[in-house]
Amino acid sequence: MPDDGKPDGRLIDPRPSVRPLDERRLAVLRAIVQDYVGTEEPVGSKALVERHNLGVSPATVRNDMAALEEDGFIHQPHTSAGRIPTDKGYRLFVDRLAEVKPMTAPERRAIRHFLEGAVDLDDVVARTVRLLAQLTRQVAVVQYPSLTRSTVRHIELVSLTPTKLMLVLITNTGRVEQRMVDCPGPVGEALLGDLRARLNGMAGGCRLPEVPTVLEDLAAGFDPADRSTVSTVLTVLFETLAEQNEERIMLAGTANLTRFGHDFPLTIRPVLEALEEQVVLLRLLGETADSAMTVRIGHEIAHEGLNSTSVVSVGYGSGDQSVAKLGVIGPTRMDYPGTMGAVRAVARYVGQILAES
Amino acid sequence: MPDDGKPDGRLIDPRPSVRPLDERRLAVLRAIVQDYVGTEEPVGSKALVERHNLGVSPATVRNDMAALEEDGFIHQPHTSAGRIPTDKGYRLFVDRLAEVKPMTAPERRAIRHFLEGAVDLDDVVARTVRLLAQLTRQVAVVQYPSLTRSTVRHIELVSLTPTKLMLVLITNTGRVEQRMVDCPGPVGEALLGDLRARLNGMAGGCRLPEVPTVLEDLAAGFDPADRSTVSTVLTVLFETLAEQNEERIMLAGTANLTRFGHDFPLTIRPVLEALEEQVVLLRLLGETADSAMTVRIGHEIAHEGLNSTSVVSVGYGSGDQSVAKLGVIGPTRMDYPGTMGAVRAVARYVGQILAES
DNA sequence: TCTGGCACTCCACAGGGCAGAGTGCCAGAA
DNA sequence: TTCTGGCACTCTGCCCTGTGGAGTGCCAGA
Repeated sequence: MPDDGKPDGRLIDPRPSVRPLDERRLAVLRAIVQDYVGTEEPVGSKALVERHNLGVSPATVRNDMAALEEDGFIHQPHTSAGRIPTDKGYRLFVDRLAEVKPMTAPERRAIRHFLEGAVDLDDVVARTVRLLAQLTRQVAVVQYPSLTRSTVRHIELVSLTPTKLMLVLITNTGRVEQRMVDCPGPVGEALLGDLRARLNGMAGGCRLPEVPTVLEDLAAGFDPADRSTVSTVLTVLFETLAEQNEERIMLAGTANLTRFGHDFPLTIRPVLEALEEQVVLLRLLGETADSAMTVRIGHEIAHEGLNSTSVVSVGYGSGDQSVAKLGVIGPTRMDYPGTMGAVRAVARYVGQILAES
Repeated sequence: MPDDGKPDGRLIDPRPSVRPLDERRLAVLRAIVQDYVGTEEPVGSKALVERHNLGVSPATVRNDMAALEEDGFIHQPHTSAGRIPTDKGYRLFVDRLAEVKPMTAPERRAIRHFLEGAVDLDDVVARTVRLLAQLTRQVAVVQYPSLTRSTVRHIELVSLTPTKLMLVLITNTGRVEQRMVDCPGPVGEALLGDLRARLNGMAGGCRLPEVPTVLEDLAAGFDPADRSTVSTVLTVLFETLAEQNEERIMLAGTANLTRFGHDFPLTIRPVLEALEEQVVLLRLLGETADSAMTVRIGHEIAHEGLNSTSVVSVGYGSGDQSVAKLGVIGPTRMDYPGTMGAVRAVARYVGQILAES
């Protein structure tokens, strides 16, 4: 199962950072993050004490702010402006100050209902990505269930012309891959049937990465005359298995990028460019921890164009193991608790749907 | 073959519009469009005579401009600003003043080379859409070859469990569709083989829309006990054919939207939203004429969010007939001749690639 | 029918002044 | 020792104003 977020928001024993970071100072940071995420404007000491009952005066808060700034958690665009959280500030917030916000019961029902309507794998992924984009009002990314962890449900061979076959691979996640096979000579129906039966007999139910090992010696069992055909087919099959590790990804919610910020012409462009690169997205999701929800903030993301964004991602799977990942990309100034809640919930329900089908 | 653009740029016999629209006035309009597309700024009379040798003075041009404005071809953001073409102005430009700009020989080679590297249909489409986005520096859209015009290459039935089949449909364009079939009772291998053979015998080579007609009476030829299974399979097959008319579309180059204009936060959002709706894109391409290149400008586009864009689209196909469409979406202020040239060229080459494979 | 000249309009931009929000620091209270 | 209220200061954002320039429309003359 995906993860369980952070245990608790309030904290008693802050790991020493630079200075002891007492509780109130952390409360101030939390308040700053919350306000800034809400208003998109630098937040000052006075506004802060008005909106949160911190029990102290603005002056005190100012002292805390100065300390937080010195430690690099917040930052001042210019003298006499309010404060803005830095990447490091968000990091602390996510790690120690925020609780994952669970979805409400009606929300859960809606999610489940929406996903249940899907008719096939494509539809599941398409619905998931749209749903996630809508829930978080950000850009959503969903990876197709990976072949690596799937198992063979069926392998089919179809002769198109005497020397041309089509190889179709069906996995337990409902994914179908097809490839043409040019055989060295004509292939009879008998051989085809025999080969089909043996392929399925030996590889059926196997995890895809194990298939080459399992079928290694298959050709040896055939009449010498047929061996070149058999090994041609095997070669193509193995290629398919290998190639398809480059996986597909689906994207939605790019229109939400327009809510990015005021200055966004410059911000949005590299993000859009990054989003068009499957490779970048795959790497992004690939860096997600297998078991837990991963949050990467601003410059923690390797890709340069995404330095002003954060990524919340998590694995999902049909059983107890994750077969693929999904996530959300938004401005560093995002509602982390809410986003994490939505991501976690969606991942769980997709997992369930996949397990049922 | 797609189309051949407009016969000639210069024109002799302008269809009467409101007033006779003499040649010089049209030259002025052409110049305005060209300059505005280049600079993105309203163009004035003085700059116009400096950059194009129109052979007359600014004052004269001003008179022509006044006339063009009265006829609705150009428009003035405010007094004492230069002129901007209106949708109607672009329309006239495209219809009568512009020639499609052919690609240069190296460009053609590059296109062909790039597309030839594709390994399967998905890859062809993916490469095409990226190429088109890059060539035009705009948003590119490519529709997958439609099932409607394709023919059946093979139909495969695979038994997964005693009562569960998988139906796989392979078309001549290389597309593969699969569906699960829940049968009313167990299905023997003999029946399966018989059914498979008859399906392929009767429907093989047929255009997809004709398949239901061709197979209408198939069930009657079977043992009464098997008829319900056969008709279940047929139902699913027909559903697949019908459903798959909702076609897939691929998109690229959204980052180019950032070059839209200065004010674009407001402009870009509805466009991004529209681009995420498959339905909208399908309708957009659907309105493309079958035989010729279609250009729709600004408010000529039904979808409201796209009222400040233009769409250049054309059909492409593996033979003499178009099986799908592709196009480009950009600001009304786009380089029409260049865009049209690129669209036409890419469509031709994809057609060729598809025909060869 | 075209041209040169002229008066006029309006935007874009820079500069100055002002209000407001926010800060840092300090001395005094708890 | 820690918090608080007060105070002087800084800086942005906004409004207002004035100016330069680009562009126009119109008219009289070639």
